[in-house]
Amino acid sequence: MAASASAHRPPPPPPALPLLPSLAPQYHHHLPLASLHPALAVSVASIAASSVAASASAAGPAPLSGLHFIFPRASRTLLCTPSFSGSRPPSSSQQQQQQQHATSLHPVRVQINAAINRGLRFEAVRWIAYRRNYLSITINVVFDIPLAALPAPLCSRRLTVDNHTFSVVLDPSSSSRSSAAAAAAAGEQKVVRVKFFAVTVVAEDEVNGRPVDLVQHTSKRDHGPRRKPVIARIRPTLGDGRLAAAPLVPSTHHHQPAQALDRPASATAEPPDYYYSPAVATATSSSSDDNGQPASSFDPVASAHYETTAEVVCFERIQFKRATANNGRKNTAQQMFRVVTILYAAVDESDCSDGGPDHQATNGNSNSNSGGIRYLEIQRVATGGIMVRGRSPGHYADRVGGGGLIQ
DNA sequence: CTCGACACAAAGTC
DNA sequence: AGACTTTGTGTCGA
Repeated sequence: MAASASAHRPPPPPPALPLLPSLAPQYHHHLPLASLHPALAVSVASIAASSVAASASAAGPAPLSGLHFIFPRASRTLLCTPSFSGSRPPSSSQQQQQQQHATSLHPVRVQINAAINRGLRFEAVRWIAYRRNYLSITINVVFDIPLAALPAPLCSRRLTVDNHTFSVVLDPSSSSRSSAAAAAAAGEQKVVRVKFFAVTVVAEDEVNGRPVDLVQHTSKRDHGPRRKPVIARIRPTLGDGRLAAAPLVPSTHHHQPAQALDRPASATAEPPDYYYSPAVATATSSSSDDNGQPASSFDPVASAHYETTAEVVCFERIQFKRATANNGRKNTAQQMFRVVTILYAAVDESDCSDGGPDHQATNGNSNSNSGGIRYLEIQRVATGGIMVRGRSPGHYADRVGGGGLIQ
């Protein structure tokens, strides 16, 4: 216990590591949520009401296209220690106070907002992608901090995630989410401090969950390298305390297993004791240069360490590596893929040496725990099924609707 | 039938 | 206006 009580000093920014610019996710700094793509500004509740197009919502006009991620699944309980007022990270004396208060860990509600803003069309009853066309996936993450973890009296000063020290519960003995939360509440589990958060995108077969490769192109497309999407560092925003009010009901035209709709155990508490704060972007980027010189090598893990930390990450030029099976065939089962966005908490490898084999990043980056960092999955959200066509739109034009692509 | 590669063209950007 | 870039997609061979 109290492993997270150690003084939390944000690590100094490591030296910049050049990335292949077009493979690096794009980061959006200092963007209020209202200025984002409408798809991002739609709450989970309204998304669940209509995943096809968020109709009249407070977020503004419905996007012309855009597939939202509406099936959240929590993997681990995220906790935070009480924060101390101020807009800066805690001083050493404050860290001592935090140590004293470290026994009071509070569950944090997590919401991943993600949408595919390009590369899909909705045809008849399902989303359709073309293997060779680009997808653009935009992500941000919102945390709700319990009031009990906030400074008292609550001042009007804007708080950010930097005001808090986050920890994650290690659960080496069981993969059960609910039991993990219960054990954490009982103080029986090891709690590890989070160094930073990161997201990635993966894809899988909708039915059996088997991984489906995604690739990310550079602007040179066929003439540049193709890589798996990286694990991209992200800085969550503070939410408005209303996450629990969003009923995560399945949309009417999806047949999702109820298990995929599991909610974080910490989100079952009564909602009113969560802090309200406008989710205003306060990214602490050290660079906004997305067009640097190409690097001679590419290390997705290192990129998670060295990339700037922004509150909105956009994965551009993503493609499915293969198409779904049996597209358009009669009397055969139509295979469907889904895209999954995963939020990781990055922790010191040494802190979780007994953490078990499941504490690996699962986007296929085999060295996800190298460099002393291990990525623990906190939560993931998935789209509904997507049919991925492998041939040109013209090939399908006279079968099930017209070809072409809505953007 | 899928997939990678090459090629062409439309649309966007400078 | 023209050159260049980006992206969609037609086609072909493995």
